[in-house]
Amino acid sequence: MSQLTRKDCQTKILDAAEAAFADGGYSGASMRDIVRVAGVNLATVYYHFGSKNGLMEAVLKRRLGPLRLEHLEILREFEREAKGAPLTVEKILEAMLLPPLRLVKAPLAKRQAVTRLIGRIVTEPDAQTQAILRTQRSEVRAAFLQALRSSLPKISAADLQWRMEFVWGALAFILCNPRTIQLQTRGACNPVDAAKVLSEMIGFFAAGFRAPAVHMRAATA
Amino acid sequence: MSQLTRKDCQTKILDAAEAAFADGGYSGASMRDIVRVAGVNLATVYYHFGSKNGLMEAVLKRRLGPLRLEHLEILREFEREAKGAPLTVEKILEAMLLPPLRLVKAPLAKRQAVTRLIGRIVTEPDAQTQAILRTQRSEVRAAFLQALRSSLPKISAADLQWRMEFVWGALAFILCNPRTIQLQTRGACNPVDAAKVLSEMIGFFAAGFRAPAVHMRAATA
DNA sequence: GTCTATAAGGAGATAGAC
DNA sequence: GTCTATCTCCTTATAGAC
Repeated sequence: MSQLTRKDCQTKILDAAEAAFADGGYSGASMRDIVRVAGVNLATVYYHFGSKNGLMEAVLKRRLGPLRLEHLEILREFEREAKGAPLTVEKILEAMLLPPLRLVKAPLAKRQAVTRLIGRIVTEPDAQTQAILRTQRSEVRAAFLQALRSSLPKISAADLQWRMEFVWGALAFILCNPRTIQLQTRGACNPVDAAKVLSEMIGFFAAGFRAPAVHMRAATA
Repeated sequence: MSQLTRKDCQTKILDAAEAAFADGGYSGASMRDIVRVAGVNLATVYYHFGSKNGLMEAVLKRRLGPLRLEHLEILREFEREAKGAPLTVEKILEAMLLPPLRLVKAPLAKRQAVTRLIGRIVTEPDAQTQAILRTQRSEVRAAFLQALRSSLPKISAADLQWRMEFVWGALAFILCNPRTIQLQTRGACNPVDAAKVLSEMIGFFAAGFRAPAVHMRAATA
């Protein structure tokens, strides 16, 4: 490994770890599998990341950090274009969906790992993983909630939050096991076709968001 | 354990295994943790279930079997009530959501395990787990797809399948980490309130299903 | 059918040479 | 910074007494 720079070495480890965590979850991935794929020595990982937990944290932050920035950036950009007018639900949905769906276009080898990792970690009940996820995502959630409130002032904040959860949930599900969805629908749905997923989701969920709220009480939360 | 019947003993093991698999996934659960919670000897599990894989299979089938029957039964019942007329999308959604949401009402201790297990296994990419899931669920998917086609003849089968995936995905997400959702929404959304989840989801997704399809081509799949 | 004891190997992590 | 070797513990699974 002496011909690799420090950063290259870390990248190789993170790539291998990402794939391993996506495949087997935290417990299912072993450090020895990871170093074999990365082509580095076991002790190197501990030198760079301290522990398996530290490695998991680095893997998550490498993806969630940029994703968070992209989400905030695309929302700001759409709001600039709208010149002070509230965004349409379609635009808000596009801003929610585009950054994660862009990951689907990553080079073939890494594509599945990235998207499946995201789909998988939302279901990991491990306290530390959930804490990372919460801190990395809460700002994004708040920004989108605010955009939705401006766009749909008649719907209560609680209802909007429910509906936003449904969108994140459906998205995670689609990203997580694309192959299973393809098999179960006998090829009718191909989650790797990002443009198709985008248009299907926007059409479907925009109508949902516009549905009258279940009860119109003003929300406090 | 000699004072327990064979079935009671298996039930205790399955309950403990269900909770362990829900918490840590397949790899994260250890046989030793499971027998400690179940209060049985390690060898007993191997006697009854053969292997860790066999135990996982038994855990899944104990829940997915009845769930499958309930889904098919409630759909048939609604169709009987409709006397040959196509079901409304609201009724179809109710039939999709009620059986899983009924699990939320299970005794407190088991509640979280059951629902989180279901949320979790859909993201386990392990081939065997996915195979069990597919065979257990394909019949249910087909039945609901047919009901949707009758109800919404103008929407292509491919679009209906996409939309059905969105519903299953959102449901799995809600069931999987209720606590995280409660924290992230600062208490605005409480996934344990099954009646609330039901009305929110029906209102939201019924409008989505009725949205005009992205393109109206006749579907072959 | 249920137990004890143990096999056989994999796990995370580290010490210390270079 | 990178390697080898190893420590210690835990894993699934089974053999065999009772």
